[in-house]
Formats: sequence, structure tokens, C-alpha cells
Amino acid sequence: MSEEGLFSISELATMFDISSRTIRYYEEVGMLTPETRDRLSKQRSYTNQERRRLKMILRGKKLGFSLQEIKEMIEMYEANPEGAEEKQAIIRHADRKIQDINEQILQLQILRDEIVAHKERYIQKSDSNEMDKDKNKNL
Amino acid sequence: MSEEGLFSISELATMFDISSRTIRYYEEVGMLTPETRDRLSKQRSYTNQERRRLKMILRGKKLGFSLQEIKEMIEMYEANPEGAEEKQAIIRHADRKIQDINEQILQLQILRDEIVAHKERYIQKSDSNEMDKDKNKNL
DNA sequence: TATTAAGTTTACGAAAACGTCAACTTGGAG
DNA sequence: CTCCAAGTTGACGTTTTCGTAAACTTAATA
Repeated sequence: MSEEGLFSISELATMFDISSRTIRYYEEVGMLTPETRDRLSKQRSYTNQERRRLKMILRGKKLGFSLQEIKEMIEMYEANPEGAEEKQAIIRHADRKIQDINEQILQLQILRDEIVAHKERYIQKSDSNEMDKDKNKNL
Repeated sequence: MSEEGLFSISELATMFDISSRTIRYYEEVGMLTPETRDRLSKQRSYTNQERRRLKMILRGKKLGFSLQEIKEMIEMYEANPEGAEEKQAIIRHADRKIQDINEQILQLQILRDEIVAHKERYIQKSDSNEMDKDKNKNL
């Protein structure tokens, strides 16, 4: 066990069920920088900070965002701006993201409701016996 | 103007702000079949049915689904099964999709709330004057 | 009718997001 | 010390989702 809170690349890989190659790729495109490279072994090791970053990346992917979008969101998250203008810019960026996500949630709700409706109509058309045994399961 | 409800490929393209190539590609992979090909001009024309299909495809894309996933959903939508088993299979498929979407909505809500929280903390840290002029804008 | 605009097929190209293979170094078990 | 698993850096391959160009046909407009 490493000294509490340091992970090897394969530890992270199995932990999140991805490949080491994927992790190196995220580094390659500048989304995951393991500052702690053993300078003689050249081996990467990751702190909890980077583990959380990876988690964010994978969640973003599951939600359908591109790596570029995720990168921007993370940068927004970890920004440490100077002037008030930069701060305002970041806040505006956050607002845009929030609006985007709200819109996305709305669209997903519409899609879900359509599928639910379709399913209901489908059950109606179905052999009218043995239904109503699993209704109101969704939402 | 075509006879009410028939669109050319470029009409659809400009209508949805995509390229004709994209539409042909969707046909190429079997997601959008303009049955109405003029057999001497070979030109594609699309009915409202296909316009709606294209709309579904594009909405799915905006939500981060792959074309393959969208294809499956559309097939589920337009399926016309025979036996009761097939019907049950489709209903189960719908249920899985609904669960997936619910999960996705949940994750998006969590992400949004995180961003909102981050923004709030950010505003606190910010120059403490001239704030509270646009709070409670989201949700 | 003579251009010109739009449509068609075929083919090659490209970016994103990795997979895979090679050739090499390193670190730990025996 | 030896040996194998694990890690490293390239480099090339692959799939998805179209873009772009060529070569040609059809439609529309002056």
C-alpha cells in the first residue's frame, strides 16, 4: 500500500474499470497531470486530487460530454483568477453551463416521457390481460 | 413548393442546419430511408415521417447518444412485433431506456447543483460588494 | 436553349478517443 | 542475481461521424 492517497496507474485503471492507455491519453491531452512522477523510475503516481479529476472526467463522458467540454468545465472548476473581470467571466461561463444542463435535463425528460407514453400505448395494444402488474414503475 | 409535406434533401438540411452529406450518411447507415426516390431523377424526397425521424436523431445527438443507440431507440419506437414475447422484450427494453434516462437526469442534476454551489462559493469569495444582484437565477 | 444551381455516387480525408503492438526499463519476489 | 509483472514511450491501427473533392446527371432560371 502506497503512503495513503497515492495510486499507481493500474490502480486507478482497475478502480474505474478503464485502461491505462486511457489514463495516459487523458494526460496526453492535458486533462490529468500526475505531477508526481518518480524522476528515476519515471512512473506515474496519482493523488486523491487527480483521482477526483478522473472521476469527473468519466462522469462527464457518461453524460455525453466531449473531452474538450469536460476539460473546459474542469478548468472552470479549478480556475483561480486575478481581476474582477476574470471572475465575472467565469461566473458567466458557469451560468451558461447551468443553462445548458437545464436544457439537457428538459430534453431528457421529454424523451423519457415520450418513451413512457409509447410504452403505455404499447401495453394498451398488447393482450389486454395480464397487464397492470408493473405500472407506475417509472418516475 | 412540393405537394405539401414533401421535402428535398437541402430543404431538410437548411431546416435543421445540417449538411446534405449528413442526411445521406444517416441513410447510408440505415437510419433514414426516403422510400420516395424518384426513379428517373434519383432524387431523394422526404415525408413528414422522415422529417420527424431526423428530428429524433438530432435530438438524440444533442443529448450525447451515439447514432447506434439512437438507431436502437428508433427501432424500438417503430417496431411492430408479432408474438407476446417480442412485445414483452420491447417493453423491457423501454424500461431499461427509461431507467438509463432517469439515471442520466439525476447525474445531470447533481452536476448542475455542484456547478451552482461552486458559483455561489465563488461569488462569496468575490469582491463582496455588488453581488446579490443576480442570485437565484438558476432552478 | 444555355447556364447555373442542386443532386447523385464514389472515394479519400479527418478529428476524437482510444486499442494494440513493439522495444525497452524498472521494481519486487524468490 | 534472475525473472516476470508492471510501467514507459512511440507508432500505427480502428471506429465513429461526417467533410470534401471529383465526375456526372438533373432541375431551375434567365
